[in-house]
Amino acid sequence: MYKTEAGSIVVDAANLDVKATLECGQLFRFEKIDEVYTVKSGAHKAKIYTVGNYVTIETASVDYFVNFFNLDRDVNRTKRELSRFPELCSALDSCGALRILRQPLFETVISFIISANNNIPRIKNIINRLCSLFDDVFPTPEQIADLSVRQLDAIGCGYRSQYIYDSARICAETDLLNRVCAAKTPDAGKLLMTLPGVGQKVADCVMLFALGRLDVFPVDTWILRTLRQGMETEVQLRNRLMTRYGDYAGYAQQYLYYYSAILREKS
DNA sequence: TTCCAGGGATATA
DNA sequence: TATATCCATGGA
Repeated sequence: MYKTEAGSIVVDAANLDVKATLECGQLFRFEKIDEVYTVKSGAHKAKIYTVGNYVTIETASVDYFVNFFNLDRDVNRTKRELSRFPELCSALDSCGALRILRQPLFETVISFIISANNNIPRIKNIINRLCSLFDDVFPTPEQIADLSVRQLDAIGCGYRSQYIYDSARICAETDLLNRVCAAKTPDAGKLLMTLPGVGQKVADCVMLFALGRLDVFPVDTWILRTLRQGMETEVQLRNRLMTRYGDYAGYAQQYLYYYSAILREKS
C-alpha cells in the first residue's frame, strides 16, 4: 500500500486521493501550486505530488505523515462497506481514496473555532497569519495564552478572538485535552463543548479529524440543507445518520460533504 | 456594493 | 426545550 524511504513516502494513488483528502474541508494548512501540494501540520511540512499511479510525499517527518494520513487503514475497504448504502454511491464514485486525517488535537480545536460562521479561504488566511507569528509552526496553548486578544483581532479573528484566547488558556492551565483523549466519544464531545466557541459541530469535527472518532457525523449548514428530512431538527438528523452509518459515519459524512462541495463548484 | 460563510452564545418565552 | 438574534471580517 505504501513504502517509506529516508525523506519520502510513496503511496499507491489508488490508496490516496490527494486532492479529495486535502480539499474536503478537514484541513486548512495547505496550498496547491502547479499540481504540487504543500501541507503543514503542527511543526511538520511535506510536499506532495501525484505522478502516474504513485503519490510521493516528500518530508523530513516520514513517521509523522504516515500517521497523519493514517496510511495503514484500508480506505477502499471502507468505501466498499459504505457502497451498500445506495444513497452514498454517487458521492463514493465522485473521488478516489479520500482519507480522514489524524491531525494535532489543539491545532484542530482552534482551527474549527475559527471556522465558525466563516468561509474556507478566510479560515486558511487567518490560520496562516496565526502560524506566521510563530515561525510558521502552529502555536501551543501556552503560546496563544501569551498573546493578547488584541493581537488575535489584528490577524482577523474577529469576534472569535476571545473564544480562541479563553480556550487556549483553559487548555494551557488544565488537563482538559488529555481527558478528551481518554474519554469515550459522547463524553469527549461534552468535554470539548466546555471550551468557549466549541459547540456540537466543532466538537464533532475535532473528534473526527484529530482523534479518529469515526462514529461521529458532523452536521454543518450544507449537510443540514442537503440531508434534512421534513421538519427534522439538527439533533434528529445527526442521530439518524450516526445510527445509520455506525462506525463509518465520519467517512460517510466526508464523502457526502466533498461531493456537495464538487456540485456547488459546478453550479 | 452586497451577500454570506464547515456556528456558537445569549436572551426570551 | 425551542426559536430568534447578534456576532467581525473579508472573499467572491
